[in-house]
Amino acid sequence: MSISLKFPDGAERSYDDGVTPLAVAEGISKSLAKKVVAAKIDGAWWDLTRPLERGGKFELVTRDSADGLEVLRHDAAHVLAQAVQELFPGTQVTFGPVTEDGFYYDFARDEPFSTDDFEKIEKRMKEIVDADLPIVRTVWEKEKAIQHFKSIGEIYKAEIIDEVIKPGDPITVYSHGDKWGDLCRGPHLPSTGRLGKAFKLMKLAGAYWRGDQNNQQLQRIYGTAWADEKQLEDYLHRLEEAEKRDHRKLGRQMDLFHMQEEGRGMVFWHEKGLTLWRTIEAYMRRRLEKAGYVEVRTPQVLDRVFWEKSGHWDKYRPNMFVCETVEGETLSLKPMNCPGHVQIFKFGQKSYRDLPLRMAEFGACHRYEPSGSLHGLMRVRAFTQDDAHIFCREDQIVEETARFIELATSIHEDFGMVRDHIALGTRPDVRAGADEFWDRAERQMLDAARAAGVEPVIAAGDGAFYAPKLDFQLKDAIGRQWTCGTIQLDYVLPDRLEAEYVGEDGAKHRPVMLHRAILGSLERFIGILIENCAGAFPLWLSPVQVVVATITSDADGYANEVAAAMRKAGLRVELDLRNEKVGYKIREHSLQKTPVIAVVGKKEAEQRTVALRRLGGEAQQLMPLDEALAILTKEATPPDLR
RNA sequence: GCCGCGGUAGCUCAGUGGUAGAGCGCACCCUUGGUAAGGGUGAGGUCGGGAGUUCAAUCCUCCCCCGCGGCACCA
Repeated sequence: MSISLKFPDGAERSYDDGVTPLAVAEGISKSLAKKVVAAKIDGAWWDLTRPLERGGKFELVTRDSADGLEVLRHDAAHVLAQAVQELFPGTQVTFGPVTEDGFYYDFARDEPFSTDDFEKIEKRMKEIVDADLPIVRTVWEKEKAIQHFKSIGEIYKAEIIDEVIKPGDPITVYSHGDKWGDLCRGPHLPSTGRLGKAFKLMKLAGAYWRGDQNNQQLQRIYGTAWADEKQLEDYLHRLEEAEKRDHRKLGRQMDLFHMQEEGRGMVFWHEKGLTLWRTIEAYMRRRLEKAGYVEVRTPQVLDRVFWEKSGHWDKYRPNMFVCETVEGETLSLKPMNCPGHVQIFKFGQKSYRDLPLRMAEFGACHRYEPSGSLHGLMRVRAFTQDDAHIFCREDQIVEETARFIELATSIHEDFGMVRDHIALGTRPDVRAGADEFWDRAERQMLDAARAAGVEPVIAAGDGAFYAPKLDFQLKDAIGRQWTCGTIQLDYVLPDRLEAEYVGEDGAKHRPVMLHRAILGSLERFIGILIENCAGAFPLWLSPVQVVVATITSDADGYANEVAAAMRKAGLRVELDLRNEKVGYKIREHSLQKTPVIAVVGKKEAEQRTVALRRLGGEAQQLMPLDEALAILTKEATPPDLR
């Protein structure tokens, strides 16, 4: 018998039945056989040493491909598990998948691991690689497998097989020589030697068994693994680079803000940080006004009774900052702006002619977030949302949503953020409302996205419990994704708080509410902006736009004139008259990420010119002061005013 | 909230069972220098907080607080 394999380049060749992918690779070239880690037959994974059972579309997966890396990392996880079990007898294995940059493995062990153990574990892993143990795949029957894992004390594995694998489905176990084996779907390398040594253990963390807080806490060891040493080094270098853009670090270095322990999750905005904030806020106000929004402001603290009516007291209480007065009232800081906006909507009568009513607020909210979730500006307890609620009729939902998508897209672009995709969060398992409602609501969101020329990616089950939503996924300069901007449909709150408008028919109707934000929170968005540009803000956003630096004190008088002229032209300017060398001043302001340094010395003073030096460049642009003013003010104009 | 790691000068970090150091920054002095660090001098610390062991604790033990990395959470 022979089988026919169809290769990606279109070639088709026949082989003897039972040939292994490794043998096929060897038949093609020696170097290919060296690089190959697994195969795919009609898209399904196949181990290199497992005899092929049928022909079809055939692909050899090499270690430097994305698929190949996945195989390597999976093997790295197994080698890690073997090393750990050999070094720490009594440790149980649970689950060890591949991640974006590497892998992890969750272990159950009474004593804690320490990062000090990493060296020892890595050493043993390398010994296992050197031993080049053959990796053997065996197929088990469910009951037998459960018994086997129970008998060797691996209760977690037994539980997975028992609960996750359907009766009759084959169970595969991969063994490293006769020393070690693990339940696994595969595929795996033919032997441990093929893994190579471009791996490193990275960090240690707690994790819950099957991701559930009520379950036992396991110890997770994270690692990274690559096709070769060079790739590993590049990766470690990328991590260092990412660390340099950490907004917490830059925030301190650039004197933008700070946080301290008496106010966990709360931000002290310094002058420069607040300048950034105000620039963004002013820009947003202009954009919202042009887009037909009205701006309001609602109380910071409201009576418990109010939150009971809105439903928050019931559902959101653990996250609310609640306080009591000497007179015995119970109040709460607002965790959200929506109920407040409904009050403004309800004040007086609304007609269908008032709809859609787009009500915006830079709403300062407080939420008691779990201590372990706090993270710089990204996750805080006091934050300001660029919030708005659009009150409209049901037949206006699609148009309003489409308009919002266009507005948000344009704003994100103005901030230099690139969109990856828009996600449509559909009905979650636990939800309010009948299926017909969800069918309609999801349809409306989808239609709206398409009306705005966007095909959303479906995020099944990610909707709010009362309605579907669209989330904007942005991608920053180093490829990380952030959710900025969301629009959620809400039929529940208007009903609960009895919002009404008078329709064309003279009868009272319930409006629909669209909750929406474009930046999310100002705090978080500023954090993202900082990391996106590594602190080097575009001129219009930069807290300090120009530093006028003198060469010698001869130029002090002229430097003052230059700075004054720039300020008059609306630029944010600092003056550096210190008795230091220019080189020193250049270095210091460059490290502060000042976009433009205007150097003035005797020559400039005589000619009434300035020498501009841009951040990141070494060239000097010598030009008359008037010309510099014209160029810089033009460049510093916010994008919506250009 | 849970697990692991950490907390020493304004910042970044070294260090020791006998109460402490560097670089940068800061102050003062000298230097007026043409595009990424000119030189000198000096000030600055409850070694996160509390308790314990010890003749003696920044160091060892325990508790707490905070930070960092994950997990869980994030209508």
